[in-house]
Amino acid sequence: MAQSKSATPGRGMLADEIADYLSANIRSGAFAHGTKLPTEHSLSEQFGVSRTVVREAISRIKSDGLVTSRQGSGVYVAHSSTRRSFKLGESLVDAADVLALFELRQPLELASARLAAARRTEEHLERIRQAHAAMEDSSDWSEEGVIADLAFHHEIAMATGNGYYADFMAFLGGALQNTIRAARSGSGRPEIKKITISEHARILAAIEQRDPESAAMAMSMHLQGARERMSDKT
Amino acid sequence: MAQSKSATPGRGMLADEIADYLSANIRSGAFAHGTKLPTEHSLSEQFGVSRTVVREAISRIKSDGLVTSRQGSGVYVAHSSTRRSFKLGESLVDAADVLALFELRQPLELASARLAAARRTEEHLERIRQAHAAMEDSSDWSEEGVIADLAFHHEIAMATGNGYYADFMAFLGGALQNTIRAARSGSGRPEIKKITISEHARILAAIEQRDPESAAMAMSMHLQGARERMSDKT
DNA sequence: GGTGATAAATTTGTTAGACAGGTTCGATGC
DNA sequence: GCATCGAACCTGTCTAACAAATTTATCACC
Repeated sequence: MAQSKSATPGRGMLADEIADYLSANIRSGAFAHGTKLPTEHSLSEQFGVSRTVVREAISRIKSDGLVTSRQGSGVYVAHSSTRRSFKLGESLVDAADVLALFELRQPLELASARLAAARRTEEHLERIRQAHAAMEDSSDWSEEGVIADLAFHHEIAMATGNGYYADFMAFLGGALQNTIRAARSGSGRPEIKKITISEHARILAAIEQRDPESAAMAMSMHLQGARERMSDKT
Repeated sequence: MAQSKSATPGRGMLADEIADYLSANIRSGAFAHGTKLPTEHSLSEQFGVSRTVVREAISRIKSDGLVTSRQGSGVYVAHSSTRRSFKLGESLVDAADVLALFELRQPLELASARLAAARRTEEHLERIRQAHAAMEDSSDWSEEGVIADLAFHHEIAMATGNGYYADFMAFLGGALQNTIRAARSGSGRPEIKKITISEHARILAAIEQRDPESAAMAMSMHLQGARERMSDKT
């Protein structure tokens, strides 16, 4: 970034790059917890940027819990137990990356279905039904269909009554949204929609019947089917 | 924050508060995706702060993927699929909160053990063994013991060969660290260390034997035991 | 009235300087 | 050695200016 006095290509923002640099060094252990970062002034000299840019970068990693600052003293690397942010890269890199994220999501989707079957209220159930109906009604399988599909999963996570499931599953769904969309836009086969909807219907039925194990099983089969259908594309 | 020209009590930093305000409004849907935030200038007037503080706040939510900015145009609320950050609160609020996070962690720990048993290398196994030995050697059950315990779980997640497991499980472990420490400092019973270590040994043995189902079962029993031991304290 | 080019206004990105508030360190006195 | 004070240092905030990019308004021409 010392090469240019304005926004550089790539990530674009100087503050972005400095935050990434600092974050990567902290996460890699290059700065042990408790150690003091270089001062804003020396960082601005090191990177050849203004103090404002350094402050914006530090503000970012501060909000992630990676560092704490003490006015008059300095900025210190925080202990890993204070980290409050789990971050994904800007986009999923390749097919292996997608599968790895699916692999993380899978046990959570099963548990989500299980808990939803155990705990859902009539209200939760109505919302799951509506999400299911929206999926049936979706005219564009790659756009509305993807959103409706993720909404179905999200309503199930909401029915767990555990806010962490609701939030984290929504987060994972968002991260996978474009991947799922791309996979579907390449698959013109109309029976895929039908299969997916019938798989969802099985999950919904198990949740209606308050049967956790059936819900988890139906979800497991759905995800396996979805993975296979997606693999057929790669 | 218009009440004071310096850092305010509570969260302390003006940029913190504005970032939280904006973030909360975006997450709640008050600003639909694609909509343009007020300009930096008008936000600085609205909150009675300098443009620098507003920029620091926006820099934060930008790095979370909540907004994107276009020079000369404005700052726009991003689509939820671009979010790249999953955040926890600064600390776990109460026992119910802790249980909810344990509930999220549980299926992941089981899957982690399963995958580790299936995929571990000799190197992974050696590191798991070392983490296990460190736990046996720990003289302070509430300090070193907690760190060694979490390290054991972390090495298992590393043995999945899936970076998302390694990262997210470390993140969850970090978030629970202080809670586990507090729970242990109140329990002076020496047999708890012994039980925990023997539960870990069962997990380790299953991973050694490349037996995914035994590993998951041993992990399940360990987590249930840990939850009960922790509930005895509350 | 419509279109295209240009200028002006607007907005984000960055730099620089100043001041406020808090911390650390060194010097001094007891 | 300990307590106090002042200076130096460092983060938090504010202000002003300029650079770069975008949007809007104006003008000339058809």
